Amino acid sequence: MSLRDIARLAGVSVKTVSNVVNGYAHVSPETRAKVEKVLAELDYRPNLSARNLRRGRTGVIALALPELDAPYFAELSRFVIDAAAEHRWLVVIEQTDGDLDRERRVLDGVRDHRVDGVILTPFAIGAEELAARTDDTALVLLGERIHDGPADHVAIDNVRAARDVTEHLIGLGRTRIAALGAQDNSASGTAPLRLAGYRQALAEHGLPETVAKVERYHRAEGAAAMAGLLALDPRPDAVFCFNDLLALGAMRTILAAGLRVPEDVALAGLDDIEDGRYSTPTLTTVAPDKAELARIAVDLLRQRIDGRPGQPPREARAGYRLVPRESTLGR
Amino acid sequence: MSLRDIARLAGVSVKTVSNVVNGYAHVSPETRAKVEKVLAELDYRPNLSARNLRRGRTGVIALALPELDAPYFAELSRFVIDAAAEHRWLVVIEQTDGDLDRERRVLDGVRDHRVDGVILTPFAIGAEELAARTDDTALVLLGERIHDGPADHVAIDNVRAARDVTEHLIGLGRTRIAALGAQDNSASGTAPLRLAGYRQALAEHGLPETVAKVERYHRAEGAAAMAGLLALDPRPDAVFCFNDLLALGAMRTILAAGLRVPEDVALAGLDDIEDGRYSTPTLTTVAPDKAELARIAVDLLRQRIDGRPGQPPREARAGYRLVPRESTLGR
DNA sequence: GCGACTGTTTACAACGTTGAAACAACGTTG
DNA sequence: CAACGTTGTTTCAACGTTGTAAACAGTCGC
Repeated sequence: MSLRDIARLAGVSVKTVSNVVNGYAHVSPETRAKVEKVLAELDYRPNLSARNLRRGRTGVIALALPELDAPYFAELSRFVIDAAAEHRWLVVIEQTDGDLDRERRVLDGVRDHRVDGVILTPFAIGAEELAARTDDTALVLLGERIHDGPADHVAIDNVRAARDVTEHLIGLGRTRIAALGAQDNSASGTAPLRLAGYRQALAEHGLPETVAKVERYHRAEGAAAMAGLLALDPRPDAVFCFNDLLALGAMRTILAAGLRVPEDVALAGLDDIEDGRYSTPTLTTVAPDKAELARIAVDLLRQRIDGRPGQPPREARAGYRLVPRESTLGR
Repeated sequence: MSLRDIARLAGVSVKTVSNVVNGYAHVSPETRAKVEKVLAELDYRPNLSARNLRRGRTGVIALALPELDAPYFAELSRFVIDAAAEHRWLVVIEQTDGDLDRERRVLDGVRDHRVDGVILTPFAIGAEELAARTDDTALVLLGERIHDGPADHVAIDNVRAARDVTEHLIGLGRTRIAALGAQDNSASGTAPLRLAGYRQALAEHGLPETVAKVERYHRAEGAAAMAGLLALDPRPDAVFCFNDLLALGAMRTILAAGLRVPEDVALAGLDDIEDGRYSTPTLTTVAPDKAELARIAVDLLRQRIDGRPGQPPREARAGYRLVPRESTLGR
């Protein structure tokens, strides 16, 4: 069931069948009908391996992220897959676990001609290394800012989002507002950006900072870091967690300590994962427009792949919304 | 940077280079060294499109599931990707949304020679249709039982797992135990199996049944269905939810109604998603061995792809554990 | 000194597709 | 009516790889 088989049965050349399959204009109606009949009868499907070899494209892109089972990434992946499907691309998912070697290997995948391009959420890999790449991999960075990027990049405005959340907490009348989620192990810049936004807001209102660090953005670390914050005297009356998972872990610690959210400690996160809509209390958060992030990322990648090499990198921004819920209800 | 280039520079034939690249035994040490030097210098990477065309394999498998952003599926995907990586397979993820047409299209993908095989978590597609497939797609069904399966299948023992949970609830002294999660729209059989296990346990102890139906296994539906159960008189004193998401939705409803978990209503789920470990209270559940499920699925698929066609379908079982947590603590 | 064997290397064809170019048949134009 | 353009179709080569078979050199046994 290759073009040859169809051609033989329809009594035309292989190339004519190819022309019909590809919708080439100059094929006579009779020939087209004849060929299409045979195509339908045999339920012909082009061999995409062969087509790819000939065209130099695979029709597959890679989406590389630290961990698929973090809800934020799972939700984002869904949108990326949907956006890619509109360009008839398949998406292979690669998990890096935030590991430098695995991030490097993903970038190498392109050279194997297995994928046409990569959407990467970097964690460990640094700007210098990305800038030093010699190959002309089509690459889009998603969600984590690497400043003065060596590649196309799309994210929300993390500084402003963090400032908005912090101001929301200040607006509740809280004065001892902690930040939970600073990092010093990541080469990528999300945590510093969110920290900067938090600091801006506090500085504007003359309030003191309290910063808790974590290694990874998981519930367990949020829970542990929160225990540390509760041990402070005086303890914080509000906490801005740098993502929702941290916030949900923190919430667990607060409630288990017999304190109330938001009465004793108001709590806000960032990501708008579904869990936060069903926790008790529900979680105030910042909702990045994930569909837009995905659409822009795929679109930048498409332009990279189709366009001429050597174009300068582009920065794009997706929108976000502050979503107040029960965890920061006013008294 | 194709084999030809290497061959020219090393002064040998293309096939000899190919032999070196593929580790063919009968190559003289000197030739091998010479070729490998050039390979390293040019950082040669085989063109996998060409190799695939020649070998008739793509090295890519598809994992098709209803929704990637349901935590259970996200967690499972991670294990499938890891297991596939051990066979040097890439995994493309396809989302079916439980939609019949999309499930069909996934099965078609194999015929495009884009993937070597498919791991499918079916929702809408029925046993008859799968049995009626004409192509010899390598296919493994994961997690949802289609009885007398027309394809390889791996899952946990859903009936026993459901019975274990129900007996755990009975063991707490509860007598009005409801099931939440029956379905009548799904062609696949998980819900009926879990319902059967629930009924077995109740029947053995002579307790009455209460069954709440849902369409999809989401928090929102769990929350809504739980509201219905709370309106009953007398209301249930324990609920077995057919998955953790339903249970978390239900928990939200119970707590919002001013009732306590587990004192007023004990609650158990199934899946062991991470959220349940951090909810307040933490959620009792059944933990399927997801790594084992994934490993078996990938292994069955590998045997399908490598083996002769026409082998009879195989059934495999993965293990599970009951994980009691706060939501079913004894009084 | 001859055939058989082993080890090493090569030429060739093929996987299925498509771009470039060639070609035939036809109508239009000067 | 010759030159030209258009339409429809075909031939050819190539994408980069690998299986098959064959060529070649050297060694062994008799």
